Amino acid sequence: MPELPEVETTRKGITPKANKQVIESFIVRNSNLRWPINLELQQILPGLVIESIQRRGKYLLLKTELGTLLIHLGMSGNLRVLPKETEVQKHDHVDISLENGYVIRLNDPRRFGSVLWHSAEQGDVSQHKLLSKLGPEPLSEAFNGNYLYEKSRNRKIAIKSFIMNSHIVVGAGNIYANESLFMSKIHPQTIASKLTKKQCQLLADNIKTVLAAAIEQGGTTLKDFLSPDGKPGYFVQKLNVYDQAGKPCPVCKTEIEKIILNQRACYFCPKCQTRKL
DNA sequence: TTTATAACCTGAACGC
DNA sequence: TGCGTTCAGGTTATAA
Repeated sequence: MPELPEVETTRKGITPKANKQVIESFIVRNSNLRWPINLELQQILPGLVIESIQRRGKYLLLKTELGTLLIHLGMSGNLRVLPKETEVQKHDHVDISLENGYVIRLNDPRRFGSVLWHSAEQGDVSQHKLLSKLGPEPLSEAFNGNYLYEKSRNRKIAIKSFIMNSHIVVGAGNIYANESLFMSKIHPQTIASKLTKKQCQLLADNIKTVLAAAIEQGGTTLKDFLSPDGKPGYFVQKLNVYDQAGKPCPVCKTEIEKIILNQRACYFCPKCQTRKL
């Protein structure tokens, strides 16, 4: 479910009711996520103030005086702010209950998500093992055509796999990787090092464009994504190739093809996106 | 060091 | 109706 725009939508959604609020309790119903949840948090968190709610890549960072809670939504996670008395549903694994009467509730059927703790004693959260090696934010100035060009030299993997690698750039999940390559007229199987500087420039610009547009519209609705206020995202109407196999390309009417590339579905127009090996 | 593959897990959709 | 198969938005650990 969540790619970067969905995580950003979640961050914006929970901020009004959760930021600067005091944590009353931390309830774990199922600690068995991607990594086990540290149950000591049930003693550590109560009484602490959520000082800020930030995002790094697809991680949500809830900062407190004693440390930062890192929350990743994985493939199927959903974080919502609900009145405390709201009935618990299946797969509601974690509650961060607040003194203001609301609860931040994590629901994650597949449990690929994670809730991790980085204590203040361990230094800045950016030094956390899972954050320290992340590439730049796609919407920052640090991510641009020159960066992409330099990074891709001598890399022999498919460009789609390359841009989906969070150590290169964060936030280009499967939907947006497919869409940005289509917009750039680059075949997803093109060897990364074969891209010209101009193509890298175009691709970087389009990754920014597609992510910014998706954030603007509240994320993509696929199956079950809802923002924390329960509204769906509306970006799905703008998808050109993702999940469009067999349908005509919006530009040239050629049938959109689907292949599997590194275990992930990959959609492209064989005419607009010419292959370069 | 780089790239490919397996793994984590549930549920929906589909074919028989 | 029910059973088996396939696939899904992500990311890491491990193997090659």
